[in-house]
Amino acid sequence: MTVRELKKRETWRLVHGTALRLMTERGFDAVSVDDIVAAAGISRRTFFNYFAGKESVVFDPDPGDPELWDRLLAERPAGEPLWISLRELLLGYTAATAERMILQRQVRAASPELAGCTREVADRFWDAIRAWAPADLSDFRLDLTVNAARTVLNTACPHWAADTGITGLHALIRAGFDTLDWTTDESRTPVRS
Amino acid sequence: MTVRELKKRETWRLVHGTALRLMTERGFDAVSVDDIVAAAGISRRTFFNYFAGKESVVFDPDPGDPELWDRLLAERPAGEPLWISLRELLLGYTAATAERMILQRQVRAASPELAGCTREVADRFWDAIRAWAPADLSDFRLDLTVNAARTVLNTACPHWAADTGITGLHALIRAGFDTLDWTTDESRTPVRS
DNA sequence: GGTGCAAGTTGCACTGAGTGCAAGAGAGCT
DNA sequence: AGCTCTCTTGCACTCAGTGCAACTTGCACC
Repeated sequence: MTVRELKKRETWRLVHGTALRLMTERGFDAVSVDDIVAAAGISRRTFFNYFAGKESVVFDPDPGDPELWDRLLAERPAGEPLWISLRELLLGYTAATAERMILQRQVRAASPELAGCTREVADRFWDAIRAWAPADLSDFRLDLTVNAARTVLNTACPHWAADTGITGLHALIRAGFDTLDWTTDESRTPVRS
Repeated sequence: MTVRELKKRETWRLVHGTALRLMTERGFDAVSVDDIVAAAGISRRTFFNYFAGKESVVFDPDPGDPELWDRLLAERPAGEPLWISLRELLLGYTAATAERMILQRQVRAASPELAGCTREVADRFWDAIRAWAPADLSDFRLDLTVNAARTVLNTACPHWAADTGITGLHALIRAGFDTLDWTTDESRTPVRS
């Protein structure tokens, strides 16, 4: 790890941390890029070297995340059903980045304007999974399965009570994976009265 | 229908149509709001009276859509499983707005910058469904089921081949609903080799 | 038919996001 | 040291989006 890379990570985390702290205090819209760079002590232009936009500072993965993904993906045993793998990957990732998840949760709580933004976890995580997943599925089936897992997380997050910690999120994720694993059992199929 | 409402619809459709036409030609980013208002013959400020932002001009529902939703929702028989209702609602909605779907498809094709934007169909359609759906489900189960249907559509759209027309999209939607209706049957559960 | 009100339109001025460019500071290599 | 490549920075610019105040027009009531 060269000095440059190290400094880059440091700066990334400094700016990221500063921005999310300000946003939990005032809300996303009420914090301008100028506010962030002033508080972080970097120039406006440098901010945009690190982040493609203001939203990216909230949702981009940590520079160390790709290694984490590789580790999590390597841990999955061969022959495991994809749906189960996806569940375990999500549980593993959210456990390893619990502080980040909670921080993002707080930013959302303080920023109703982010309501429509569904990127709960970095898009690139899903790209990595898609690249790793078995190729014997049709593209459509694969996309659908991965997107269903994504939906479980995206649905779980807004239902995640603040006082339950990361285990509260995990319970919702597990429940979501169980629910979407529909059986033909009538009792599990919601029916309109 | 008062004259004011009529004029408003006319203007909405004029601006909407103009914008989408320009965007299919040049792409989303290459069309500025000034371009749109100049071509449509309204003022810049009026554009923002009709649309909350540039993205809204692509994804907002037609002013006549709420009536359509009401009609589609009223057609669903009591006692029908929610999952089936959702499938039929999606098929009905996309059939009734086929030209719009195809137009949006073209805008996307010309605008790679919209790739991350998952609003294939108006958010308010989903809000209407959520409000209509049975209340005896837990919030989480209901959200999850509705979001799963949404995922089917959002996954189907990018896989939708341009030359197949709206029936091509319908085939994908049906396949998606069938796929997500997982059984415990091993043969339908993707397994990593 | 005129009069008053509410709704819609417009121009103007302003904030803030995001980009292209060119110059400067610093890391890394020989 | 000197050379090079990367990163940072300031500057100037475009464009999205908003608040406000003036103007126009549909509409209702007399």
